[in-house]
Amino acid sequence: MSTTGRPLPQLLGDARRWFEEALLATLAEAGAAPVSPTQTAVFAALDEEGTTVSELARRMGVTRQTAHQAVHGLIGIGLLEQAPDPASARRRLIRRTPEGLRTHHLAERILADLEQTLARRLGPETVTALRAALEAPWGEPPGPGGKTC
Amino acid sequence: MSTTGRPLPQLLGDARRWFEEALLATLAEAGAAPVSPTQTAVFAALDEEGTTVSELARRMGVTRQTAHQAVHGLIGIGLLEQAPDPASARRRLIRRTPEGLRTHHLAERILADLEQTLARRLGPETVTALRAALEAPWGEPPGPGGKTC
DNA sequence: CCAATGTCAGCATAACTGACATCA
DNA sequence: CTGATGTCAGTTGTGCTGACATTG
Repeated sequence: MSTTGRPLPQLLGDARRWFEEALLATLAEAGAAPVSPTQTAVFAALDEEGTTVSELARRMGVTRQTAHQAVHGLIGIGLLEQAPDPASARRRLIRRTPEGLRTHHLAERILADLEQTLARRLGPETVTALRAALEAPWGEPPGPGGKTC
Repeated sequence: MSTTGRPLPQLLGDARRWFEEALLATLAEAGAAPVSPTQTAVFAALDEEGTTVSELARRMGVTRQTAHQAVHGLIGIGLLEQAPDPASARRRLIRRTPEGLRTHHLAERILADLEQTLARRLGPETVTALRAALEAPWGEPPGPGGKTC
């Protein structure tokens, strides 16, 4: 009973694309500025108080330069803004503009809708189980050490 | 009871990265030539009889040119080979070389191991539920039509 | 002639590394 | 001075569109 049906990474990628596609399409149809997947990740990494680019990069798991570029693009289309940090002159806090906040909330609503749509199609318990499995602590990916042998 | 904990696309992406990271690390440690995620997708789209590049592209959901490029790279490192199609001179069948076949089987084994590792960590039923949820027919991603309303 | 296939070339995007200025 | 931050530049990889030859 090998556990292999289709490779799990592929299934996970397809599922992610299902969400991304619907999110971007709905977002575009709502008149929001087109956002790249990376910029979506930026929004997911933001918080209410404002964050530095370096901190965003750490949360996103990319380099500062990459985060900087994505943030700069979002500033260019008016969804984010920079504000000086009162506590330190060398830091600049990244915050959402009012429009950025609206877009963010819209995106969250769309995602919640998608999840409910999925629940209708597959059954609520299936989606709940999916969430549970994905949110569980998977631990470190087994490196070259833990082997098949 | 909004269904939102963390955005599902992000969770799915993290899960996929967990697998990809471990797969590539183990593969690299086993001495296999470094393969890109796209090339992994090529292997997943292959079959035993041999396939044309165009057919691979359709299965992967990318353009012929992209598939061609990925295949060409794999040919260059000796994992794939081209063979003329006896049925049609303009088609060229893409097949795995013996080494490609070994690498493919190795990758499958690693993925199966990863899934079992996950089953040990999260419980078999969790992984089974994950698979079931991902393999279920999700249907079309709701486009701009199916809305919040 | 038309359609499908394989291929080559150029372009856009996104991530990275490298380098540098600023400030605690 | 050292370290962290923000920024600018260049480079690489990946996927795309465009174009063309070949073949059924």
